[in-house]
Amino acid sequence: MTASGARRAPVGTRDVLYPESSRWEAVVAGFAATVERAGYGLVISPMFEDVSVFSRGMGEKADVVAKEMYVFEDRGGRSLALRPEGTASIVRAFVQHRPPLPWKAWYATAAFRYERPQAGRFRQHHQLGVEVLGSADADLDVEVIDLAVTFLVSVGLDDFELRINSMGDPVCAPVYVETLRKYLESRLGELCDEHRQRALVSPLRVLDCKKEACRSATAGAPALLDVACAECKQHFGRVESGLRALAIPARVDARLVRGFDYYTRTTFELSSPGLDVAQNALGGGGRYDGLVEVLGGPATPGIGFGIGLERLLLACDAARRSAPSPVGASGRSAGPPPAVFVVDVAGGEAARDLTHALRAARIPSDRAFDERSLKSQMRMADRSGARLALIVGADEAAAGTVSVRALRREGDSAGGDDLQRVVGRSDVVGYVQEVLGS
RNA sequence: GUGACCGUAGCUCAGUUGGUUAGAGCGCCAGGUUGUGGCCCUGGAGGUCGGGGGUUCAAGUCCCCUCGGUCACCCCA
Repeated sequence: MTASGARRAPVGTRDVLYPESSRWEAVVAGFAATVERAGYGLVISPMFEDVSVFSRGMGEKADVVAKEMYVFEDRGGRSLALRPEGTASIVRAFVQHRPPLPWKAWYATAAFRYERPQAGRFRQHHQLGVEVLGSADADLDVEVIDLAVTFLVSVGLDDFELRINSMGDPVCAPVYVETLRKYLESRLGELCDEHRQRALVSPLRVLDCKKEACRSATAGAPALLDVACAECKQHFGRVESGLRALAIPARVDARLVRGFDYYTRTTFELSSPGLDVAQNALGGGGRYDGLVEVLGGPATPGIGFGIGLERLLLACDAARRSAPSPVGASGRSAGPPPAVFVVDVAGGEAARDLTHALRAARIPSDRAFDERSLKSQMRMADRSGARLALIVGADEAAAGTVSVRALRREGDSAGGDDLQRVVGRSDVVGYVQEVLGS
């Protein structure tokens, strides 16, 4: 609660502590399962790159590049940047290693952008994504979108909206931009204050302006698909029919304009209408057939998507599905509940040896430290969520035995005499295995 | 970068028109039961009232600045 800097995480960042962190693990594991089933391999690339990887890839004038990157100079004078998104790094890795095509990669990484934080937006956020390099097939677009959708469904989120659009290619995109510019030129007066200035510089941006003025002014604006070249139209048509064949509901949205320069042809965005905050885009992606060349590689088509982990979790909460639920709900301690808690009031040696032996036998176990009282240790055993307490007092220590006590969980009856029994030290691990197994 | 609202124990909050040593619940620790957890009872620890400056006999309460939080714009995940 104190505001001084050194005591808290930097602005826009957060710590994810235990029960919550287990949800993250579960979501990442679910993502890995979904995409690995489709042949995607995990790629771990550096968290920072030469700035040019991002500035050239995403476009110098993209807001993210122009004013949101964490740029720094290292001790050797190199100009580096913390990654603001996932795609450019993966493409750079592709250019460097030139793996066999098609190259299917997935990643789970932090991304950094210097922005004012708000609901669902952080300076460090986390993305799960895939990239495929080496195929221009529209069926691949369908596969990639299918994976994103399948993943959302797998975490229990079925209340989302998929919007798709095409950005055209180097042939028809410029034609479209010019067409749109002319359309806007005749309606400058109708636009919002901000876009009245910039409409002619970046016409596309006007399309996704939220202000009513811009929205009505562009309601009848030409769509890229109206003026797209035959190849792009055909490509888009195949993506649409592919999605339809897989029963993936998608809405064609001519206003969908994604922020990075590298997109060509198919773009898509997944949003959560149920998320009652301004930032409800869960993820998005698209094709980037020119990016590899921009980053110094051979002409190679590519496509991918990224999904924001924080927003995904927010959406799950909003949908009242705790989706991947915290694993340790039963315990109240700082970590995952053990199966066994060793209570030792005879010096601690038994606790030391027993936890070691139990863990060697793959039985999760914990203990108290600092020679706490019996009462205190029993309370810790109870709160840990363990099913059994192994009690070693003076008597047991002298006799070479352990008292194994069943910790009654909620819903148990008053309990009888079979709650506790004495077992020889050398038989304890086997006995515990037996009890836990039944 | 812009704007609005908000900062009192680990957490959720109370704190009357500015007025003695700042409170509660939960959590934590200990004891009640000198070998037994949960429930209950009792006690305890824990607060630079975000920080700095100002007004005042007196500031957690009022004013300014600053830092932080939250939400929104911009843009995006």
